[in-house]
Amino acid sequence: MKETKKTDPRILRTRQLIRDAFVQLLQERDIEKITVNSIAERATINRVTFYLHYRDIPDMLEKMADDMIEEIVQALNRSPVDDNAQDGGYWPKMVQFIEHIAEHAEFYKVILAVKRTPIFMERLLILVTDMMEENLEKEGNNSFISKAGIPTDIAMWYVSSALFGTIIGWLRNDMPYSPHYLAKQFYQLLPGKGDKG
Amino acid sequence: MKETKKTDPRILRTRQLIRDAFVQLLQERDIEKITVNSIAERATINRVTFYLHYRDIPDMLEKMADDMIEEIVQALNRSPVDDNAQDGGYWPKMVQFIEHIAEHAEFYKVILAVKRTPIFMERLLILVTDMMEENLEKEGNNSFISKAGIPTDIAMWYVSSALFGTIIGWLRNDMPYSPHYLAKQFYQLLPGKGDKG
DNA sequence: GACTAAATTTACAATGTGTTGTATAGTTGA
DNA sequence: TCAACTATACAACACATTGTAAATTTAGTC
Repeated sequence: MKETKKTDPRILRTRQLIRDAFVQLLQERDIEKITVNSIAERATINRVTFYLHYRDIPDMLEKMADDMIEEIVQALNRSPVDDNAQDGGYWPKMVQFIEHIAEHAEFYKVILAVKRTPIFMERLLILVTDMMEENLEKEGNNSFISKAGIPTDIAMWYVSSALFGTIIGWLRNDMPYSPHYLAKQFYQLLPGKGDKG
Repeated sequence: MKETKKTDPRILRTRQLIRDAFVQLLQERDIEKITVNSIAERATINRVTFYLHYRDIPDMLEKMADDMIEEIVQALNRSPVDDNAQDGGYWPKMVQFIEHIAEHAEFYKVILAVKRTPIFMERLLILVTDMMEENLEKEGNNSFISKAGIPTDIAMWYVSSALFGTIIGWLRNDMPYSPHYLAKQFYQLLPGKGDKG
């Protein structure tokens, strides 16, 4: 996945055309109705060209999901802010994450909110779970979850899906709050954060 | 949807066969790979018989989702327990809901956890949101969310997806906790429930 | 400017889809 | 009881999509 080296611009161009075409089509119809034919047509490439890049549509979705995760990881590693400074009731990595989503809102809205596309949902939930797990470990035995004796697995199912679902709801409603504000509200809703504020 | 009257038993039989076949197939392969052919074969009915009940596979999913919601609503209305008695940190309707899912675990596990089937996810999230909304309204201005000044929409995205995701995680791990216990833990994790216990 | 990789064009076999026409079993009412 | 109607089941066909295989043109790299 190290595409830092010079890739043939024709390949990048074609992949971008396919990706844009896919996002467009997914806004218009359900994913089962998206054919290789329609993608090629919309992307103004030959249908055979599609097969030069992807085995079939499921393969395309998988590779696009790989790219998506890769891009998020890069965005989170860019300008590594102090992740311990939980100023004002939220943490910087969270804001960065939500900001990245906001920057690619059209893409994320259609794959997560308008049409729940399983592969993307799956991959993103794993990433979000890792994020929340990392945060919980940092709190250690001082966390509310620890003190309340709630099984860690239950707590993880809870907080990661809460974050994921909050972002989806926010996207579905065309992001009526700033990433910063959303992160702050989310932080306050977290278990045990009630009295601390 | 009032199927209380006598429906031709052959229809019920055929629908049940189709439903079972679908669940089986979804355990084995991705939904895009499930054809009308394969369903008919597995259900030991003629392929055309399928079309007498459903227009195509998307239509089948939609109708199955309708049935699912209908069945949950019926289960929740059966033996109307006192919904105000929030004894021990959870509410009865929640337990009933989780118990219903446990009773049909094979079905729910495959459509929600093993394969995230959008139509079912969508419909169930709406139902779960209604449940949580009803509960929040009951708390009124005394709720933590009210007092903390968190926008209601954000709070709803948060709590409903938290419940939904918790149940999915629980199903995915083959229900390692009792419905009653899970409901209790979930209740404790809710915003502002930290100090009350 | 020559070499090479990418994209296009055309063609074709295979599969899944959904329709049409028809047969059989079950239900209803005179 | 019988005839008409309805519901269920079956066989065969037309159609679109898929996946792949050539040969050719286009564009980027060195």
